[in-house]
Amino acid sequence: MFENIIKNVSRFINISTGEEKFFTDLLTCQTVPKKTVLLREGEICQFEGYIQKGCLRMYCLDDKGVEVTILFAIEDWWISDIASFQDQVPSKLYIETLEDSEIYILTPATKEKLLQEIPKFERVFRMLVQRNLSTLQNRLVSTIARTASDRYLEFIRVYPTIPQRVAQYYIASYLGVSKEFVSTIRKRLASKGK
Amino acid sequence: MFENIIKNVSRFINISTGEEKFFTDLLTCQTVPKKTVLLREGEICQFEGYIQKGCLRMYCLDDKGVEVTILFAIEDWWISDIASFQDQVPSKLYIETLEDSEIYILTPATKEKLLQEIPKFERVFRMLVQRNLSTLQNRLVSTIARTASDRYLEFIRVYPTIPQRVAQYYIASYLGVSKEFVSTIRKRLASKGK
DNA sequence: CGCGGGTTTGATGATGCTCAAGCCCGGTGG
DNA sequence: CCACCGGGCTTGAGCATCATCAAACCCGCG
Repeated sequence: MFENIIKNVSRFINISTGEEKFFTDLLTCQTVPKKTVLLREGEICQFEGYIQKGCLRMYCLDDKGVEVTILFAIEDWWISDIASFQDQVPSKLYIETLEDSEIYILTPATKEKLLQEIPKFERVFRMLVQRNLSTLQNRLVSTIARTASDRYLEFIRVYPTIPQRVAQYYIASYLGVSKEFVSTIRKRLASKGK
Repeated sequence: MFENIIKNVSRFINISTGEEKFFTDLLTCQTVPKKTVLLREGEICQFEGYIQKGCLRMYCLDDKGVEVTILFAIEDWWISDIASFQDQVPSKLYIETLEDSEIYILTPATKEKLLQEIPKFERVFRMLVQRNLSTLQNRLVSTIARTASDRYLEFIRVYPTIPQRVAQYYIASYLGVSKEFVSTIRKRLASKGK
């Protein structure tokens, strides 16, 4: 049941069998149907979730109310609005499932307990945030410096399974282009040899 | 001498006078002239620095070798390539001074000592990374969803002192537009009232 | 006085948006 | 079994934004 998440945190720290149990006992498993909104703007994020199964996305609304997708998250990823979760302040983000999903949840209380009991988990969460930061830095540079077409190719290269799982207009809102333009990009790529 | 940095970390944790001393004893002060490169691509980042005085920027090169500014950092900011610093892997980034600067430096060794001796500093660094992450998220959304003109206005609103301190083409490379276009943006804003 | 880094200006063209229409396809009800 | 419906994808015309290139300009400084 918990092999995946154990393997996930074991990339950063070594944990004993006893610690494993303490950790997994703190988790609550949540089964969430497709198209469920887990967090919306103005709410305070009460979870930090590990995705055992499924697909979610995090997004926000721009000035004109248009959705901008911050990230897609699939199996073996963590998802949360960490700023809202940490400081218990209202979020500016939305998190929703795109498929039926199973998520292991830490709440502020259980995360606190975990860090009290096994302080080396600090390292896990710091690494997760840092990894996030690096990814986001790369994406910013990509967004600034490359054409939409290049970003599309990069996306399907780095996340080859996601285009098969989510609607194309979500990818558009991730790449920062209109859904129509993703369509023309695909057409051009298809004609130009593949 | 160390009032500023003490005040900075005190936003996140309370520290005793003894802890203050332990902390500041670990810092080495570095005086760096303008236009000095502190980190370049391929090197391993050996510092996490608090800026006591001066102005720096972090940037990387895109596919075509064009500079993309990731951030400007002035008094009371921290700067490092945290991914390279943490994992001791080669950096993809550059960090350079734009003015004569004074920086308080933690090395991997002294940071390690600090966290061993006063574990609550874990919190400080986690908060710094998280704050970075939120800022970067906002900027990504801005870059995707707003026009260059809006981003320029946002920039001078959020960082009013920076345009006075750095050349305009650095700001262009931060906003993700050509230096010429920043010029036309300014002209338009100047004519349209304001 | 001339030099050099930084900024401005203008012409031309690519990139990507908006709007409007049509298409494809799976699901649902008659 | 078929007709219809609706969500998602495609297509195309016209337009805004922004890049590129080349030239001129500004100003502090040796």
